[in-house]
Amino acid sequence: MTRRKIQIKKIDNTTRRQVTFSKRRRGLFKKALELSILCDAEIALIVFSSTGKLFDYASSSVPQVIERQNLESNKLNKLDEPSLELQLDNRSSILLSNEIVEKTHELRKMKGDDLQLLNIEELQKLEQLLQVGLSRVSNEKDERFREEISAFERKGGQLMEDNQRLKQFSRSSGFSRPTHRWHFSQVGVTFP
Amino acid sequence: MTRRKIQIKKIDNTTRRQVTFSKRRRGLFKKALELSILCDAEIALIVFSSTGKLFDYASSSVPQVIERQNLESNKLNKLDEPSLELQLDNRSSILLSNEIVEKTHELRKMKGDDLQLLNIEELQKLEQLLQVGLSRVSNEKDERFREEISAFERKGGQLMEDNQRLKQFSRSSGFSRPTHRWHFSQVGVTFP
DNA sequence: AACTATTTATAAGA
DNA sequence: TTCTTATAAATAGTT
Repeated sequence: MTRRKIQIKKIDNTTRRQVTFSKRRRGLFKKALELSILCDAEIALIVFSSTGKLFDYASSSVPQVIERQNLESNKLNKLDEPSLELQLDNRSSILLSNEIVEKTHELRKMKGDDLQLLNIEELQKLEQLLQVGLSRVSNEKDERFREEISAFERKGGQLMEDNQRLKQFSRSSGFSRPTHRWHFSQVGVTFP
Repeated sequence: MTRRKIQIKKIDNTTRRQVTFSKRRRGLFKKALELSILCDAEIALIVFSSTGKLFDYASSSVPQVIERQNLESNKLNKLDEPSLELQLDNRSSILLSNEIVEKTHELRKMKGDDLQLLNIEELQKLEQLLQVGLSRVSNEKDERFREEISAFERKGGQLMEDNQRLKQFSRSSGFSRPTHRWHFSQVGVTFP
């Protein structure tokens, strides 16, 4: 949309993603406001950032628009009618616990549990996800460590305590090894 | 906003208002979709036209986003004391949603996001967790693949179709490479 | 936060 | 409604 056209897919870089989120969120809310005024529409807009922060806008009030939307949906579901309140409570608990179950399962898979439930294609997907995650974490760790090293070197290395501490740290973190192959020697991977 | 700049106020002419509504509604929904994808945000958008027609969009599901928004609001309004029952419901919902927030964050870390929030020791822990998970997944995948191979060999390999299929699969899965080092060539890891 | 080169969105017209 | 197009607005990359 500007300097360069971008593909619509998740922005990997966290900083860039947050900046874009700020800019586009403002744009989206402005457009919602304009539409509601120009066309006399009733609008509710709820946005959660990837870090969980909530932003919302409604031309009247969020609950009011939601209630109207509920009524509209219920017209289609001409089924039962337990007390509306209970219905909402139940639904919310069910939604929440479903989400927890889902996320728990995803976490277990990433930690290598419950793999028997996956087929071979899903295993490959999961493997790639873990490879990407691992490389990001390793890169971040290495970067942090380099920062510590250079901060140390700027100090001149005059303190033996620091010196020893850093040496120990260097050993335990695996930094300064030539490649990432090292990671696997730690966890006892052997190829069949 | 084009041929001529317009003032943001209700469009009086009905036809013009409806045309503008159609155009801008599409634009708004497109922007919402783009934001949710680019920035991994959870979004719900509900629009009623002035004629009462409903349009909505949600990155997950409308009730799910609304529920999350409700919880967020409830957290802030620590005020009034509605019926004990509702209070309990809210409390349990808050517990549930806290669990979701926690698990969401853990998942994001494992995928290599939000790493700036971690210190170096936490990064090392996370790296080890990922190494273990990855080795388990890789082993499981390899084991499954060996099973497919031997099933194939028992059949005698008389079908060319199967043969070709397995060869392709072998290439795409990375099986038969000598070590796990290979994984990293895929994700572009370079050691500093 | 501000800038700006481009891409998008869109008002009016057909 | 749909398309075209001149122009306004939004925004990605940069500083």
